Amino acid sequence: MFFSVTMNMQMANFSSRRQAVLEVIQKMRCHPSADMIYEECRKTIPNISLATVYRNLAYLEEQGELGRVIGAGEKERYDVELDTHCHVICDKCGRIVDMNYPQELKDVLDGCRDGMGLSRYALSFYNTCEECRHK
Amino acid sequence: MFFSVTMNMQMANFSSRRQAVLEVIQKMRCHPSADMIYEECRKTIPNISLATVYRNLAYLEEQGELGRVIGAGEKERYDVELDTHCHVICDKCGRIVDMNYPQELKDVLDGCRDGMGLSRYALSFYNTCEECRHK
DNA sequence: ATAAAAATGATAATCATTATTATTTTTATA
DNA sequence: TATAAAAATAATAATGATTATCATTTTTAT
Repeated sequence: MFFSVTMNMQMANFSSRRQAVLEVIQKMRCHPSADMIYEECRKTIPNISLATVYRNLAYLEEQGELGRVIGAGEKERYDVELDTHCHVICDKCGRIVDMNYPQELKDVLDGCRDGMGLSRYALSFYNTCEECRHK
Repeated sequence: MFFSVTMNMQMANFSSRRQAVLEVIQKMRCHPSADMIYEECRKTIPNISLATVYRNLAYLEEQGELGRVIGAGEKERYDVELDTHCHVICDKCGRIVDMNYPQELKDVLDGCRDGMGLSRYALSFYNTCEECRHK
């Protein structure tokens, strides 16, 4: 509740470009890369620049509004609320699937984070996805 | 014991370049990047090519002999035995510090991995390191 | 010994990301 | 409301890590 108010106050100060970048990430369920975000933004803001997308991604990450999905290979992939879920990543094609933390795992992870005074964590499991296995 | 025999059998078949790359990673305690590995290899093999380093890093990763430290920012950083420890990464400068899994955490993680038939996992905690905080 | 396969060195190409710069937009203040 | 300073933007050039290419050398299998 408090968090949501904070978000809205801050978002009110966002420029239209910055808000567009953030909204795209929030709406897309595929952990988009910068160029995917760029293409999505262009649907509503046709002349937005790719540099603007990168600049705002950096800014939003700095502000803690978004994070990167780590270890997916090639390009950087962006996501919101990284603390609430982890990922299963295909070690062949880089496909990313969300996975909810089993409660026991989340409790232990949160305990380690807080016990050592660390700010956050990111966990990825790996396997070879069904599609890549049949090739 | 069994593992060590397997390793040695395989290593006997490695070319001198490939072996050099692997040994450098095993000996360095700093999670080296490709160019650090390249510079280290040049001390014993002065005319080794950077392309050879990259080629062998890719090969060794494919063979499961080494892995990458994920989410450290800029360059790829390499490491061996990723399953046995996790990392604390500075979110400002990318410094990587090894961290042993608390036994309870390792048990839960292994349980999730095996229970879901996944091959491995990688966990990173983040904070701002002492040096970056005092700036 | 020798032909096929694999590895290498040198270097060019790629391509995601960052830097630059001139211009436009926003903000703060008189 | 003007207006000067600050911030954001579009366009594009530059950067730099990684990958691809290719001619040559080394290894492997027969």
